[in-house]
Amino acid sequence: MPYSSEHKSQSRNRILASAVDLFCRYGFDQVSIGEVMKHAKMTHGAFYTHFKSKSLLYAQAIQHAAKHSLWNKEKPSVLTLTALKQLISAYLSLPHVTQKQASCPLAFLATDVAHRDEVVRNSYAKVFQNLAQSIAVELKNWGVKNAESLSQQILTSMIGTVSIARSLGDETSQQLLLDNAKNNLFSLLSGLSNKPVDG
Amino acid sequence: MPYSSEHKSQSRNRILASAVDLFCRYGFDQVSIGEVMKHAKMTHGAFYTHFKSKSLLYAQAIQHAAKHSLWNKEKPSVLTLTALKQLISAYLSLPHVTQKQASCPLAFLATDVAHRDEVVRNSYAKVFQNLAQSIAVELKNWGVKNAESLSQQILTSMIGTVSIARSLGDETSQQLLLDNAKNNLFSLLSGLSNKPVDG
DNA sequence: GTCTATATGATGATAGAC
DNA sequence: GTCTATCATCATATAGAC
Repeated sequence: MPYSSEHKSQSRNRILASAVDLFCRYGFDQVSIGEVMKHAKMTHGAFYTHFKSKSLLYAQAIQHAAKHSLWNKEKPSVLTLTALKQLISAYLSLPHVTQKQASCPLAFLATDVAHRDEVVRNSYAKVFQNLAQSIAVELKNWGVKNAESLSQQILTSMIGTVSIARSLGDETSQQLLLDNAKNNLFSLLSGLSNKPVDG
Repeated sequence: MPYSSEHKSQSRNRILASAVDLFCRYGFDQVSIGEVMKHAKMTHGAFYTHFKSKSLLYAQAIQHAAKHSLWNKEKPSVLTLTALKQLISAYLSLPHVTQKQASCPLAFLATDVAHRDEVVRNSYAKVFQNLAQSIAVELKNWGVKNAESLSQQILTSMIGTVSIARSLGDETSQQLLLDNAKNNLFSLLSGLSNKPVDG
């Protein structure tokens, strides 16, 4: 066999990483399959041995991005308040918004996904719900009562803020929006150590 | 003159309304100029006497949507807490998310705008900042100290929630997300009547 | 101002050589 | 499995008749 299945798997991962990067940066419609493949050091025609369509690539790319996200890679086994605050700070930062670091597909593709087929939307929803559930589990460990609700609130605030910040353009407005959201989240979280929530 | 300038203005408004509707529903890239014109009861070729390019139509459409938004049309001259809560309820509702009522471009085009040229991004930013400022003015009238900050928090929460809800697909998840955000905003606002903010 | 017709280019996807 | 070459389609934008 001239090509090992490991080789195929590596090519596939290169395509997925390329797709995540380009889709987040320029949007799904504005990135062609040819560009994705070029960025992955392959040619246009080779694409279709790995994915049946561009839309299915999108669905897989969202999963790939989630798997390799900061949350899944740097989260300690038990999440402390300090660690969560660090994650929030990194997320609500100018380098994240301006793509100097890995992009979160939940924020960068939020409204884009709404226009795609059900497979893509389900992929997005799965990532969102898994993450919300992961955070809720940690919050429960801290004794938070309405953990699912609070987890959703934290996530929507983070994702919404980054989404909007990207569309504002100038970095001064972006920084103001990010700092404001960070302060609000931090004071929300500080309340947890002082008093029981949902009490 | 066979066509009055009023007629031209009406045609232009039909095109803008059509563009807002279709862009919010399907996304900028997935809507062609031909479709926009067809929806406005005109032909493709007539487009270019009204707008120089599709991108400039986008920038104008965002302004048009803001001008005809629920906020600009139904906001009473002096905003009461009750009226604000009603606006939030309408915004964070399933009919809004599923496009049974007029769509807010800030939420529906949030990540889409980030990939466009500076003219489009400036148009979006202008609408966001104007709205944030309008709300801040009302909050100041209520005696809120950190009015700008709170206004931004309310807006990002609303826009972020609707953006994400649209990508989740199933209406049960959407309703949960919307209700949760509404409750959080309402308790945030309830705090205003009991105690001074930023004190 | 609006129409029909068209120039020009890019895209998603396929066919077949290696 | 990856390549080159190609098909079929659809996009933006323009030209010219009415």
